[in-house]
Amino acid sequence: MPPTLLESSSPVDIEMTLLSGQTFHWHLTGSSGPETINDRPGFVLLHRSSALCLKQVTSKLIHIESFGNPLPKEELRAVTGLNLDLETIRQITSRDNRVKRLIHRYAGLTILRQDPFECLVSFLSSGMSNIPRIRRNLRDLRIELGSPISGSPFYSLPAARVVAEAGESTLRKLGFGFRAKYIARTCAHLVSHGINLNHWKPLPDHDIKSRLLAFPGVGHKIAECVLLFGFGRLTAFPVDVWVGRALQNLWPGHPNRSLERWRRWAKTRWGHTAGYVQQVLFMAARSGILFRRSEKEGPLT
DNA sequence: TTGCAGGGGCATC
DNA sequence: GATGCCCCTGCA
Repeated sequence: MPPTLLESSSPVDIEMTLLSGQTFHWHLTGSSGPETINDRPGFVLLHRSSALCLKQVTSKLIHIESFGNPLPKEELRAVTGLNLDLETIRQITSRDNRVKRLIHRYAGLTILRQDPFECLVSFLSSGMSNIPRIRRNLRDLRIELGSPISGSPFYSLPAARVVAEAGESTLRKLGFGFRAKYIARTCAHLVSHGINLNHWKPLPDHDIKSRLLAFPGVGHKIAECVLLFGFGRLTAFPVDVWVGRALQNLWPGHPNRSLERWRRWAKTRWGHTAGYVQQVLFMAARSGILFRRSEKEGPLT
């Protein structure tokens, strides 16, 4: 498929977005890879049976070369997060004074649209783990059970049936640890019930969420992640320990004591832009800019 | 070697 | 809802 240029209506930052922890299916293109443009590194984003080589040309222009299964332009725009009206989202979220400077700081961040099943498997792998390890686990899973993506050295993620047949022991050998059981059982559940998550797309948020919560290993945090990154519901607001720390830091002394309370509070406060705020808070917390040394590392005794 | 924390889930009350 | 327990790995 010939390379194509995609234009965003507002500035985006592909590198910031890919590294923001919403997807684990990316690779930095090495020295043997495509040339970089404007000294910006190139990235490969894996999506279903496609490998997308992304290069930032200008703040609003992305160069894409696809390998494997060609995607229609509109799907490419969604997968790369270029279809969101970021201008409006930033305008609305900036009305909140406490997050305004963070929205500004991470201008360029967008939300990618992932395949719901791939998203579910990804976040089932993420519990009590870290980004390098999650990426390694998923890469190993693709190589072990997935299919080669033609014209590229990459592999697609295996289908639920393949994962279910391989079973928990295979996933354990691949290093998924205690998450192996959850992934294997959830895939087996999908197969035995003949569930195709893509068919859920027309359903309302709460309906999708309650169905996700029925899967073994899926709690509120993972369900909200899949709603946000797999179904594109910006009403979703996954709260992990980092987002929890960010909220506690921005609203010191607030009576919300559990992550569960913060989640409900945030969904009410930010409504249809909650998911975007969440991603900004996550980045801010991870970067450390919200915390003084003493808060992040404990008292210096 | 041991202890513990790391982007959670689940059962129980 | 809040509290323990469970799962596994990497690292100090």
